Amino acid sequence: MSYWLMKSEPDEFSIDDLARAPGKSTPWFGVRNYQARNYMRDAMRVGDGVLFYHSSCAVPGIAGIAKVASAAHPDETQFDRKSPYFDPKSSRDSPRWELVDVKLVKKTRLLSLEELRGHPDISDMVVLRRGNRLSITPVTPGEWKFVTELLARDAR
DNA sequence: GCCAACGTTGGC
DNA sequence: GCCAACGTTGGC
Repeated sequence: MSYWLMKSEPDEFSIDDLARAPGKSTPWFGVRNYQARNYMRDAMRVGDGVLFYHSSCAVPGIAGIAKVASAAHPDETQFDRKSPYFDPKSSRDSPRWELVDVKLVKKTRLLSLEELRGHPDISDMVVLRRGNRLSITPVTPGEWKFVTELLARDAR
Protein backbone atom coordinates (compact mmCIF):
# COMPACT_ATOMS: atom_id res chain seq x y z
CA MET A 1 0.00 0.00 0.00
CA SER A 2 1.29 3.41 -1.02
CA TYR A 3 0.18 6.96 -0.35
CA TRP A 4 -0.19 9.97 -2.62
CA LEU A 5 -1.09 13.62 -2.69
CA MET A 6 -3.15 14.71 -5.67
CA LYS A 7 -3.75 18.36 -6.54
CA SER A 8 -6.91 19.71 -8.07
CA GLU A 9 -8.02 23.25 -8.65
CA PRO A 10 -11.31 23.52 -6.75
CA ASP A 11 -12.70 25.86 -9.42
CA GLU A 12 -12.42 22.91 -11.77
CA PHE A 13 -12.97 19.92 -9.49
CA SER A 14 -13.26 20.28 -5.72
CA ILE A 15 -13.70 17.88 -2.82
CA ASP A 16 -17.41 18.76 -2.91
CA ASP A 17 -17.57 17.83 -6.58
CA LEU A 18 -16.08 14.47 -5.63
CA ALA A 19 -18.66 14.06 -2.85
CA ARG A 20 -21.45 14.72 -5.37
CA ALA A 21 -20.04 12.46 -8.08
CA PRO A 22 -21.75 9.13 -8.78
CA GLY A 23 -20.32 6.62 -6.33
CA LYS A 24 -18.26 9.51 -4.92
CA SER A 25 -15.72 8.50 -7.52
CA THR A 26 -14.11 10.20 -10.51
CA PRO A 27 -11.52 9.50 -13.18
CA TRP A 28 -8.57 11.79 -12.40
CA PHE A 29 -8.72 13.45 -15.81
CA GLY A 30 -6.49 16.16 -17.20
CA VAL A 31 -3.02 15.14 -16.07
CA ARG A 32 -0.61 16.08 -18.87
CA ASN A 33 2.70 15.56 -17.15
CA TYR A 34 4.64 12.37 -17.71
CA GLN A 35 5.90 11.91 -14.19
CA ALA A 36 2.41 12.28 -12.74
CA ARG A 37 1.02 9.96 -15.40
CA ASN A 38 3.66 7.37 -14.61
CA TYR A 39 2.70 7.40 -10.96
CA MET A 40 -0.88 6.62 -11.92
CA ARG A 41 -0.03 4.13 -14.64
CA ASP A 42 2.84 2.29 -13.02
CA ALA A 43 2.84 2.79 -9.28
CA MET A 44 -0.69 3.23 -7.98
CA ARG A 45 -2.71 0.28 -6.76
CA VAL A 46 -6.36 0.01 -5.86
CA GLY A 47 -6.73 0.96 -2.21
CA ASP A 48 -3.76 3.32 -2.06
CA GLY A 49 -4.39 6.37 0.14
CA VAL A 50 -4.84 9.80 -1.41
CA LEU A 51 -4.65 13.25 0.14
CA PHE A 52 -6.97 15.44 -1.92
CA TYR A 53 -5.33 18.86 -2.24
CA HIS A 54 -6.85 22.13 -3.41
CA SER A 55 -4.39 24.24 -5.41
CA SER A 56 -4.47 27.61 -7.16
CA CYS A 57 -7.12 28.99 -4.85
CA ALA A 58 -7.52 31.42 -1.96
CA VAL A 59 -6.44 28.93 0.71
CA PRO A 60 -4.54 26.01 -0.78
CA GLY A 61 -4.30 22.82 1.29
CA ILE A 62 -5.56 19.32 1.99
CA ALA A 63 -9.36 19.17 1.76
CA GLY A 64 -10.07 15.47 2.21
CA ILE A 65 -9.05 11.85 2.17
CA ALA A 66 -9.61 9.60 -0.84
CA LYS A 67 -8.38 6.33 -2.22
CA VAL A 68 -7.35 4.85 -5.52
CA ALA A 69 -10.40 3.04 -6.87
CA SER A 70 -9.35 1.55 -10.21
CA ALA A 71 -6.45 0.29 -12.24
CA ALA A 72 -5.01 2.66 -14.84
CA HIS A 73 -7.07 3.26 -17.96
CA PRO A 74 -7.00 5.85 -20.76
CA ASP A 75 -8.04 9.43 -20.00
CA GLU A 76 -11.03 9.96 -22.32
CA THR A 77 -10.53 13.73 -22.45
CA GLN A 78 -7.42 13.26 -24.61
CA PHE A 79 -9.64 12.04 -27.47
CA ASP A 80 -12.25 14.78 -27.13
CA ARG A 81 -11.63 17.62 -29.59
CA LYS A 82 -13.80 19.92 -27.52
CA SER A 83 -11.91 19.29 -24.29
CA PRO A 84 -9.14 21.59 -23.12
CA TYR A 85 -7.24 18.36 -22.46
CA PHE A 86 -7.50 17.17 -26.06
CA ASP A 87 -4.18 15.81 -27.30
CA PRO A 88 -3.90 15.63 -31.09
CA LYS A 89 -0.77 13.50 -30.78
CA SER A 90 -2.58 10.75 -28.90
CA SER A 91 -4.66 7.99 -30.44
CA ARG A 92 -7.06 5.25 -29.38
CA ASP A 93 -4.53 2.69 -30.55
CA SER A 94 -1.78 4.03 -28.35
CA PRO A 95 -3.20 6.40 -25.75
CA ARG A 96 -0.63 8.71 -24.28
CA TRP A 97 -2.47 9.65 -21.09
CA GLU A 98 -3.71 7.21 -18.50
CA LEU A 99 -5.40 7.80 -15.20
CA VAL A 100 -6.91 6.04 -12.21
CA ASP A 101 -10.29 6.55 -10.58
CA VAL A 102 -10.29 8.23 -7.18
CA LYS A 103 -13.00 7.67 -4.59
CA LEU A 104 -13.82 9.86 -1.62
CA VAL A 105 -13.18 8.44 1.83
CA LYS A 106 -14.10 11.58 3.70
CA LYS A 107 -14.10 15.31 3.41
CA THR A 108 -12.03 16.90 6.19
CA ARG A 109 -11.44 20.37 7.47
CA LEU A 110 -9.07 22.31 5.25
CA LEU A 111 -5.52 21.63 6.38
CA SER A 112 -3.87 24.63 4.80
CA LEU A 113 -0.51 24.77 3.12
CA GLU A 114 0.52 27.32 5.72
CA GLU A 115 -0.36 24.92 8.52
CA LEU A 116 1.40 22.04 6.79
CA ARG A 117 4.55 24.13 6.63
CA GLY A 118 4.31 24.71 10.37
CA HIS A 119 4.76 21.03 11.30
CA PRO A 120 8.41 19.96 11.43
CA ASP A 121 7.37 16.26 11.33
CA ILE A 122 6.28 16.63 7.72
CA SER A 123 8.68 19.31 6.52
CA ASP A 124 10.12 16.88 3.96
CA MET A 125 6.83 16.31 2.16
CA VAL A 126 7.42 16.58 -1.58
CA VAL A 127 4.50 18.94 -2.01
CA LEU A 128 6.17 21.39 0.38
CA ARG A 129 9.46 21.50 -1.46
CA ARG A 130 10.43 24.75 -3.04
CA GLY A 131 9.48 24.99 -6.66
CA ASN A 132 7.36 21.86 -6.57
CA ARG A 133 4.77 21.89 -9.33
CA LEU A 134 4.03 18.22 -9.74
CA SER A 135 0.29 17.56 -9.46
CA ILE A 136 0.75 14.07 -8.01
CA THR A 137 3.41 13.42 -5.40
CA PRO A 138 4.27 10.42 -3.21
CA VAL A 139 3.53 10.60 0.50
CA THR A 140 5.54 8.50 2.96
CA PRO A 141 3.77 6.22 5.46
CA GLY A 142 4.99 8.50 8.26
CA GLU A 143 3.61 11.61 6.57
CA TRP A 144 0.32 9.83 5.90
CA LYS A 145 0.04 8.78 9.52
CA PHE A 146 0.81 12.25 10.79
CA VAL A 147 -1.64 14.02 8.51
CA THR A 148 -4.51 11.57 8.90
CA GLU A 149 -4.14 11.43 12.67
CA LEU A 150 -4.03 15.20 12.84
CA LEU A 151 -7.25 15.43 10.85
CA ALA A 152 -8.92 12.64 12.83
CA ARG A 153 -8.06 14.36 16.10
CA ASP A 154 -9.60 17.63 14.91
CA ALA A 155 -12.73 15.84 13.74
CA ARG A 156 -13.64 14.73 17.25
C1' DG B 1 -0.98 40.06 -12.03
C1' DC B 2 3.77 38.75 -10.80
C1' DC B 3 7.30 35.69 -11.13
C1' DA B 4 10.27 31.63 -9.58
C1' DA B 5 10.69 27.17 -10.87
C1' DC B 6 10.68 23.72 -13.95
C1' DG B 7 8.87 20.80 -17.96
C1' DT B 8 8.63 20.60 -23.04
C1' DT B 9 9.78 21.71 -27.68
C1' DG B 10 12.48 21.99 -31.55
C1' DG B 11 16.52 23.74 -34.15
C1' DC B 12 21.03 22.50 -34.65
C1' DG C 1 22.35 15.24 -27.20
C1' DC C 2 22.47 20.21 -26.14
C1' DC C 3 20.16 24.11 -24.75
C1' DA C 4 17.53 28.49 -25.66
C1' DA C 5 12.98 29.73 -25.98
C1' DC C 6 8.69 29.10 -24.55
C1' DG C 7 4.72 27.46 -21.77
C1' DT C 8 2.71 26.11 -17.38
C1' DT C 9 2.16 25.75 -12.45
C1' DG C 10 0.87 27.68 -8.38
C1' DG C 11 1.86 30.50 -4.24
C1' DC C 12 1.67 35.05 -3.13
